[in-house]
Amino acid sequence: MRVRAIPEATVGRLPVYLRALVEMAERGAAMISSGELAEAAGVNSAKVRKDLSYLGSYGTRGVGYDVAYLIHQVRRELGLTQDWPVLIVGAGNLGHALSNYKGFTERGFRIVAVVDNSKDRVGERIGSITVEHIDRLGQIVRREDAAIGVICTPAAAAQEVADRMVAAGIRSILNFAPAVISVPVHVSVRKVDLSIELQILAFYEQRKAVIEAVKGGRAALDLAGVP
Amino acid sequence: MRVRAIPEATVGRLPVYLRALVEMAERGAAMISSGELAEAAGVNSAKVRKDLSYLGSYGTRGVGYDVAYLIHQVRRELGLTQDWPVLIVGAGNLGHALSNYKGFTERGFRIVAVVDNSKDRVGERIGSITVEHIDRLGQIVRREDAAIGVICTPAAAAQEVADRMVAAGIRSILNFAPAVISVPVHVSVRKVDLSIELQILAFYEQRKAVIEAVKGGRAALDLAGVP
DNA sequence: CAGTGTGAACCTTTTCACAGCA
DNA sequence: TGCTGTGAAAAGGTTCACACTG
Repeated sequence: MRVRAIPEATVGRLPVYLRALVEMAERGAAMISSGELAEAAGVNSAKVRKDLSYLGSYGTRGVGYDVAYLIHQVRRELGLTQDWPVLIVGAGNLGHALSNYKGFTERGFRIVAVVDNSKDRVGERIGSITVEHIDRLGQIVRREDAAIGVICTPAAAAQEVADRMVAAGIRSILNFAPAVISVPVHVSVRKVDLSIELQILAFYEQRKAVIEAVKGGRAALDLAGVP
Repeated sequence: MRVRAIPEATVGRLPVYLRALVEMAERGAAMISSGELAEAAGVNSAKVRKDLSYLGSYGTRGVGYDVAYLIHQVRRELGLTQDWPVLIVGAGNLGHALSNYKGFTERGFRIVAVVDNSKDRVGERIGSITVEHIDRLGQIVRREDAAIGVICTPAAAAQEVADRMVAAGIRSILNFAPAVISVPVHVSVRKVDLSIELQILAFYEQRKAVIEAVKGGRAALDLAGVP
C-alpha cells in the first residue's frame, strides 16, 4: 500500500531508526531485519514494520531491508536531503553548548547565527560564529534563509523572542526555555524542558520507593495504583 | 473518586501545570479555574480537569482550584517535597551547561557531583563543584545518596556509562547522548535527543513547503497525505 | 449559575497474528 | 523457510457533553 499521512508517533521514531541504520551501515551491514533494527532502536519489531510500512514497501520478505536504500528513504521522508540553516537566540550556557554541538551539523543542521539581547555578548565568538544583536533578527533570517530557530533564553524572554522570530519569518521553533509559548498556526513548535524530564523521573523514582517500602503488603500497593 | 495509577501522559503534564501554578501564585492569584490553567499550560480545559481528577477531587464546583493547595498536591504527587541529589557524567559543553542550570535547583534537583573520564577535566571547578574521576562513581553515589544520573557524554560512551551508573546504584537516568541505552527493568530511563527534535521539525517544515508549492492543486496534496 | 468531575464516544497508537511472498 | 506487510483487536489517550454542586 501507499497512502501517507505518517502518524506523529512514527515521525518521532524515524530519526531513531535513521541513527541505528547509519551505525549499521558504518559497520558494513548491507541488509537488516525488522528485529535487528528494533533491537538497535529500543522498540519492538512490529512497531518497526508498521512504521516503515508508512513510507512504502521497501523490505524484502524473508530477507529484510536494504540498509543503504532505507537510509535514503528515511532521509528523504524527514527532509534531510537538504541542509537546514538554524538560528539560535540566547548566547548563555545552553546557547553555547548547542552552538558547539557536533550532532547538529552531522545531521545537516547548520548553525548559521547566534543572537542575544545583551551588548556584552554581541561580538563574542563561538566557534566560527560571531554573536549578533537580536535587533538584527530580520536581516539575519533573510541573509541566511533560516527557517528553524532555537530559543535558549530565560523563560521570561521566551514569548517575546518567539514573536520576534515569527515576525522575522521563522517557521519552526525549538524551545528550550521553560515556558509555554504561543505562535500562529503556520508555525511549528517543539519544546525541550530539561527540568520536566527530571520531574518525571522523580515521580517514578518516588513510586518505586513506595513499592519498595511496602513490599509484600498489597493494600498499600493498591493505594499507589500498582498492578 | 480516587483510584490512582496516573496515566503516563498525565505525569508528563503535571510539571507544566505546576510551573503555571507557581507563576500564578507569584502573581498573587488564590484561585484558578481549569480554563485559566489550561490557557497557561497550553492545553484544553477538559484535559486539565481529567488530569487533576487523577490526583483527587481538589476543585470546588462553580469556583475552581485553590492555587496553593493544588501546588502542594501536585508537588507531593511528583515527589518534589523532598530534594533529589543528581549526578552528572560528562563535563563537556552540555555537562557544563546543565551543571550551571538554575532551573534544576529551583525545582529541588541539586547537582551534587560531576564526573568525567578525562584526567584533564578532573579537578576543574564548575560553580561550587569540582569534577571528579568516573572511577570514583560508586563512592560518590554512596556519599551523596544520588538516585538520579544524567548522561552528557558522546554516544559511544553512553552504554558503558549507563552500566557503571547502574552498578553504582543509580535508579533513574536522563540520557542526553544520542544513543539507545539498555538497563535493568528496575531502572528508569528518559532520553532527550536534541537533534531528533530538529529532525522532527524538519519533517513538518518540509511538509509545509510541499503544501505551499502546490497550493490550489489537490493531486499533489493527496500524494503528500494532506487532508 | 459557573465550573468541576466524569461516563461515554471518539481517535490514536500499539500489539497481535497470520497470510503472502522471496 | 523466514521475514515482511497489514488487517483486526486491544490499549491508551483525548474530547465531548452534561449531571451535579458550592
